[in-house]
Amino acid sequence: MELLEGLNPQQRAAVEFRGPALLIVAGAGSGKTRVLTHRIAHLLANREAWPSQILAITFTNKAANEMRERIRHLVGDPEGMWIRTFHSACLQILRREAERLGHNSNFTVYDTGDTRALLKRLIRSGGYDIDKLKPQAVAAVISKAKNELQTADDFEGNQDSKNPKATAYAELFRAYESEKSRNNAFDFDDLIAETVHLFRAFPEVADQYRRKFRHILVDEYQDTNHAQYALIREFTKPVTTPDPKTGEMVNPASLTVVGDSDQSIYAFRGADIRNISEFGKDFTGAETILLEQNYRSTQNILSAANAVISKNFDRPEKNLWTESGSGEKIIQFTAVDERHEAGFIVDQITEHHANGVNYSEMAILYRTNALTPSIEAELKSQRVPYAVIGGLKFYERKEIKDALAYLTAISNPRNDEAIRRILNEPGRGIGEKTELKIAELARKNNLSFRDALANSSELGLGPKLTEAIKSFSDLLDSIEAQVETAKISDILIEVLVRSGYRYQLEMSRDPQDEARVENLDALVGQVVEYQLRNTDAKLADYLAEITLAAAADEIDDGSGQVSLMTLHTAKGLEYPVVFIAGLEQGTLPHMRSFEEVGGLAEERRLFYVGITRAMKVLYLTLALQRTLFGQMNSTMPSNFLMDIPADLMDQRGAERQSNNEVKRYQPRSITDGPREKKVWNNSITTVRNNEGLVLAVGDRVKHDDFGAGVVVATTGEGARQTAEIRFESVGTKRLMVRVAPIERL
DNA sequence: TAAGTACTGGTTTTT
DNA sequence: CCAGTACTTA
Repeated sequence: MELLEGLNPQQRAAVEFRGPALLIVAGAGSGKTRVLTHRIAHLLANREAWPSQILAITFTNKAANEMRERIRHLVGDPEGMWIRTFHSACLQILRREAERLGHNSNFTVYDTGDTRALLKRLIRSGGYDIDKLKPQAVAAVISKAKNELQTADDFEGNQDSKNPKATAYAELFRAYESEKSRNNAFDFDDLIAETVHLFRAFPEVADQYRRKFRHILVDEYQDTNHAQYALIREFTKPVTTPDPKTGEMVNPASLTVVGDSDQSIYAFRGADIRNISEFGKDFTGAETILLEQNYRSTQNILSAANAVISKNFDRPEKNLWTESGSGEKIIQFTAVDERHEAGFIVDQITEHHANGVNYSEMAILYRTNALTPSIEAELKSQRVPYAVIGGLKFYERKEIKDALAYLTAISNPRNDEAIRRILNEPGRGIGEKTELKIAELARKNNLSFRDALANSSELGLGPKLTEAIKSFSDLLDSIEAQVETAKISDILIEVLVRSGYRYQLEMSRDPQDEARVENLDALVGQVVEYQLRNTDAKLADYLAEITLAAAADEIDDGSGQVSLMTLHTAKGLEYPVVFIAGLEQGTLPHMRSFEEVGGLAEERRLFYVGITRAMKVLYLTLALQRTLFGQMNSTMPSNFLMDIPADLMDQRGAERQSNNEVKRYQPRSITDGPREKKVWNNSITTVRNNEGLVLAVGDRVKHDDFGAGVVVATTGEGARQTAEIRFESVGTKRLMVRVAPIERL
């Protein structure tokens, strides 16, 4: 059978496996997409499943589109098959079932900005000190709780009621939930968590989907969080009731997951590596198949990747190998500063291009978006076509958010947040005071802000103001009336023209506003295009799609541009020529990771992901001085570089003088400028503060670098306690309990 | 209410 | 460095 041709024995086994649960441990570049697509095609070709009985979950829309394309190529268009991200699959389910959760199907999906804005308002109105309770921090706490499937009630129950901060979080969580509900909105985390809650509260709804989806396939399983795990569990549980038509009880769906714990890089988003490591225990009858042959990279690149990742303890042994030759050496370039680094990168790109490498076959990767500007500037000045993927998004610009807020307000009139955003945009003379009066009217009469607007004549405001509010309200009314019939693009154009938003920008003398008008026109263009692709999409569908768009979705392989992106965004992609920039202590590994438990291990995985994106040529660059946030800093080369055997590398660039260690270690005091600025020097490693941790003989601990160990002796007390710990990997070490990067197991 | 100025603090990764 | 904000003034 031709679907099995050209596959190696492990890949073939993964395609042919039939059973309740299968874990495919797929090393980087081992052909997992190939296996997934062939497995699906195999099921379809053998008539074991209809397309509509398959649910395939991918990490990005781009990956979903690619998968669909490849299946189409193998067995024709799989119409009716769900190939989606977790979020978009849940979105579709919730749209259909929204009524059961007190929403209607036009609900809005809040992005992180919306969440933060709402929390900010709640923190203020709740009488909290905004300097002490930061919206971002509160959002992080709430998000974490939701990823653990906690409701506001559960969360409150888990807090110490005497701790004022904890009770503040609980109160804000509750207020946020109720406000969001009134606004007919869900946030990112809700999409998953609410679907799980829905399935648990309404087994008959869950059963519908359990009957429908006979085969569930999940890609990038190592990056699933608890809520996503619970969702998969719900899908694969036995049905609770017989089929209403046939009276049959169908078997649970079969589950296939693909992942690689070495590529788990989303712990900060709640990803739980145990989901993959415990898979065999979680799903009875589960089989595991390892894919270790790599088809992407040269041996040199793989050896470097293996060397780096092998420094992580606690990982299942796995070794990637390839039949392709050793290839070119990895080029390490040490630059004097970031301009020098950027200059080198762009020179090399130009050279490769002259040798026939297409620009779109090259990518520049980095840990943080802050590294973009220097590289971007150099690419611009050398006229190399490039695209920055992710980062400051088009949709985050003010004029775009305003335009989208108009659409949101029209699509979902219950969304107070959107309406308040555009209330005085363009300026209508309706300021903060008036806004508060209207909000108060809404609160008193239990109305939405939108309805309060319509009743605002009761407020006894001046004639000018009353008229301004009425005309705004009428504008929304009249456009809303067309929402069911008109095209999305026409609604957008009408909004921009009739609100006077576009006119205001056209008339402005601020040169920035010219660019804003262009951006709005670009938005209109995008909407027209969207409408062509999705002829019967509603306004709410469009709005949700753009909020759920991933950075990687922006990549256009045929664009002939060099791609710039973070290491996170690069996951799942491959390029013949890859540059990883900023290989310095504090940047990669990032300084924040020094304080987090397991932080270094995750940084190492991130570096591993970066290395394994490269097919033929890999560059690792660093700058001995880097200006970040207006501060020039001396840097140290990343410790990760030392993990790569020297014979794999070709070292180039600025010579390191034997005495410059001294120079680099010196912290510089900055006294010029209006105030003293904090100087951070990358060479100072932050220590962990294990306040309250007391170890006893026999305790098992885990050290960030040494791995698992057991306490064999302790001396001293409190902050001064030291412990002798016998590690499996490095023998016995004596450590200060308070500051060592350890945690008790 | 709007616009202009002075100051503050933050600086990871993202669906 | 930059964005967001608090405060001042027309």
